[in-house]
Amino acid sequence: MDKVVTQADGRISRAAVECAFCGLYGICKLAGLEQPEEQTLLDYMVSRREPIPQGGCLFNAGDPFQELFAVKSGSFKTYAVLESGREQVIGFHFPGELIGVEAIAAGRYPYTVKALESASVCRLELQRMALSGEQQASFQEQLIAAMSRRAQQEQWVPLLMGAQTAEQRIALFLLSVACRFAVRDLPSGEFRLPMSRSDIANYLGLAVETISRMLQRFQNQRLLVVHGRNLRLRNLSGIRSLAGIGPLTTTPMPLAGVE
Amino acid sequence: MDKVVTQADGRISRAAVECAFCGLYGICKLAGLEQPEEQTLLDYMVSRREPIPQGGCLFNAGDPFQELFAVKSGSFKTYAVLESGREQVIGFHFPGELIGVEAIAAGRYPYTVKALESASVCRLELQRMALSGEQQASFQEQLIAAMSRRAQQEQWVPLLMGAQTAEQRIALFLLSVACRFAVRDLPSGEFRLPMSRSDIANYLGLAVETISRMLQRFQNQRLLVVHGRNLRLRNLSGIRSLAGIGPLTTTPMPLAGVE
DNA sequence: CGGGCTGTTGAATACATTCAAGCCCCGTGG
DNA sequence: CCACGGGGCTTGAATGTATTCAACAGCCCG
Repeated sequence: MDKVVTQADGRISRAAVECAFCGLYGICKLAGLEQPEEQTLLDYMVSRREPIPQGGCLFNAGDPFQELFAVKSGSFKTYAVLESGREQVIGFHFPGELIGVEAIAAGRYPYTVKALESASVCRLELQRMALSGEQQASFQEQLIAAMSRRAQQEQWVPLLMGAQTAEQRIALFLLSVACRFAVRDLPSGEFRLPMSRSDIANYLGLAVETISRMLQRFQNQRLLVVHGRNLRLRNLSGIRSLAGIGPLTTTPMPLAGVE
Repeated sequence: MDKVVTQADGRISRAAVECAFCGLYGICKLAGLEQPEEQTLLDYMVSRREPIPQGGCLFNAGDPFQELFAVKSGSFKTYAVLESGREQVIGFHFPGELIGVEAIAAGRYPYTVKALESASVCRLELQRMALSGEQQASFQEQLIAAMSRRAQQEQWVPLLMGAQTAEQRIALFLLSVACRFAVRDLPSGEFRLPMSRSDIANYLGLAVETISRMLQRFQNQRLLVVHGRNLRLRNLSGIRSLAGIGPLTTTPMPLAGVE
């Protein structure tokens, strides 16, 4: 079941989501499959963009909203540069996940999005929605569903915030990542954390050193195996216990079946 | 400009949002105003529910999704009961804000919502959307916009999580509340925190005592005035500086004009 | 009046951060 | 080819901060 591509040197390849598990799938399907001969809709609304190199920006804070993105492969971080000059990581984005929904109403992207590794995205130009005529309704319905799923996913965040110890917080973070991979049918037992320790620290409000120490501790407790940014979760229910959410399920997202 | 209703004993009355600043307004307007003589749509889709007493539940975790809510007056907290038995506060909901969007796609509410004070809500039965025929498109458009605004608002949360000290975190929390009030045209310089200290502590991942101590410290620094749950912000840019986001704007939500 | 709940305050402990040093990997340039 | 240097990551010891434990004040409600 695990689709991990472990290479000779033990490194894990960049993940890419299957279209069937992408946040935009319902929309792609509408545009492409429902009208087999008429590919125009797909071409208008959903298109692939040229790959983005590591460190490349999808857009910057303040840019006018033009399109919604879904990560096809690779990963991103979103961050804001605060007036104080501090850079605050807002979140990470993995294959299949939507980027930019916050900008639909506001008309501007409120943060900057940077590729953590070479990555590719599908994009959806909402402006062209009007062109789709009668399909508009089902199109919008799909978008609403996608945004709702995204909101559901975001529930990990307050859970993370509620953690009282660094141990809890990091355990929860790992679980949230694994869960997000699992939902998209990506390998969730063994994967690569594409972001630096300092990105994680910034995101979680901890010191970089604490991340190192805790991962080390987890490894000593046989809960997981760390090789740089590569991670293998060995004892999921153990990690869950540390995270303070008890061995299984009843959590925001279906943690059941992660392994 | 401040609509604070300060009563004889110094207590601040329960806030209620004007319809024009409600998250469901676009939808209400569509349903009620665009077809002046036909109120049926409004009746079908948007309706007021009987007031909910303090401590009353809007719905429980696991309940099947039936409707979307918007807070009309009062306030709510959402929380999950983890397998470990611990109760984790997920968030708070103030007048004008939407409740339940996470459940649209999943079909079940993933958390429990409890009234922090006697409160009232407007509800929207999404199932009846199909009845609206040609208005469906603009209806969905409004819903998409509402969900986008909500996503934008949620950006406070990662900011809160990124805070490294209790001082920062609490300052950010106060700002986020003030900002959410301001957006709905509710008094944001002087208001009542409807939740207990322990709810705040749980939400922020801090100890109850820390909340007390910090509020006290802020008061000593003349940044604000605390009277139990009533709060008056005296030096907004001071609080912002403590929060680590610099004196003004460029933050997730238009902090400009909070005062 | 007593009990429970919420909130505050004080002292000891535990925890995460900070500061400092060193390692590893990798790309650069001698 | 190897030396150098930088970034990312780890590890150790000292500091500082938040938690914990405990006690108490205020308030609502029975």
